[in-house]
Amino acid sequence: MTDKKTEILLTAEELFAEKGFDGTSVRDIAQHAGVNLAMISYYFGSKEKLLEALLEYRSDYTFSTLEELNKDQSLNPWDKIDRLVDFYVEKFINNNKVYNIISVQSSKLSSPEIKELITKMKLRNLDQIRKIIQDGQKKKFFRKVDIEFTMGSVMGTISQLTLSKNFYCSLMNIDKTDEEAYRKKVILRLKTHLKQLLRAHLDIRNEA
Amino acid sequence: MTDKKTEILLTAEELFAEKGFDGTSVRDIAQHAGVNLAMISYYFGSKEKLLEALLEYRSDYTFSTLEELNKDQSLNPWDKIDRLVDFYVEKFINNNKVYNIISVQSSKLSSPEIKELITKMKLRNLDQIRKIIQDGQKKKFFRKVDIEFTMGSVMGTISQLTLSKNFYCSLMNIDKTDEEAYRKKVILRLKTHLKQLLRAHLDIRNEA
DNA sequence: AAAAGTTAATTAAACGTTTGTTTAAATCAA
DNA sequence: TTGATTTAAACAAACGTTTAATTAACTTTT
Repeated sequence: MTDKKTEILLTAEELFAEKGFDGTSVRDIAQHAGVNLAMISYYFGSKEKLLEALLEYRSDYTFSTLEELNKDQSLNPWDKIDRLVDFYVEKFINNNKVYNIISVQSSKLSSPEIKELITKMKLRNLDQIRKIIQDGQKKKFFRKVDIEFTMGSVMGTISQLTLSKNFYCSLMNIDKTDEEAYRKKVILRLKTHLKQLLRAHLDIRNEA
Repeated sequence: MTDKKTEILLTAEELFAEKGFDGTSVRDIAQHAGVNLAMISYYFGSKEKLLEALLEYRSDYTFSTLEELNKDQSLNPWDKIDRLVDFYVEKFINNNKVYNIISVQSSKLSSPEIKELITKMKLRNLDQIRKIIQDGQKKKFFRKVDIEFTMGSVMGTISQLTLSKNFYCSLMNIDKTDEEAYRKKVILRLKTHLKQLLRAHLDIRNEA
């Protein structure tokens, strides 16, 4: 892909995640990416097509990571859960802000095509996660749980944290402008919490 | 409050929750509320002030509900957790769509005043929840957990469900347009999942 | 009680910006 | 010379907000 095209994509990702799809203008994107306004239409056709391209650009990596994790025979189910948490927390908080767009802003988008695209991506990824948990159940590590909603809890917890940055900064006495301090503190605490949560939730010894 | 003023507030709540703050125009609101466009500026001053008024209009009820739940001596800690789940699930899914705005869209808003207002509301509510959990810990029902992030998981799970309606409809084979079927199915399943999740997570017998 | 006066509510129209997108000319590379 | 980039300018449409005129609801005065 062209350098400029990629530059536009990454800038758009940044701005969409920060200010929302509607809250970001194509002029904003063009200016921050250092390209002419018309280049966006030239490359992508429209603002919505730009978002669509962004989603596709990011979707492949997640799926292949989950697929590999699923296939890995050297890890036991608990290890896989830990890896899963690490992966999603880091992706959400550090980079790939597109997750924010996918999990949060999709319902606000008008285009049915994009909604469909996101739904398909999610279903594809959930399939991999479902296999991981079902494998743990078969091996008698995990108890019977609502797999889909359990993943909803994981994703929900993380996006909650990324979305309510203001709130959690007040809570943890972190300077709102110190992005780095926030990340370090939140990532650690979030991983710890989620692993503790899932350990209790999934453990077969807690079977009702 | 005037009938029309309330009508505008409720319409705005509906539309903000559905299409986002930026995605909703004042003309939209005026039309759906059946009032003249200028009435919004006349009553509230601006679109942002309208949102501010909406938040204040909704914030009191939640707090007093939590406060009462906290004080209630007839319920044991587990009962209170169940009530908490019921309360939040129903509020999120059924009415009070403003929760969606608060928990999800606050980071996208430009106005620092509104961000501050939301943070204060959240802190105030969390205080009540913290007391409930700490009480359960003191009475040796609950183990030591990350209280703030545990609440993040509860809120996150619920908002995940309300936001990714498209996705979960595909998942549960529900007609996307059948709002009532979605609510019924989701509310029940969500309550069950969250209670199961919290029961394992909080139980002192699962202390590491 | 009727009329006059006063404030509040409501309206249609217009304001100046900003929006996403397109155009047609200019520049670049091969 | 040809085809792909890049540009500044312009487009119509939608945006939040304001204006000035009109109607409705009350108060006060006669």
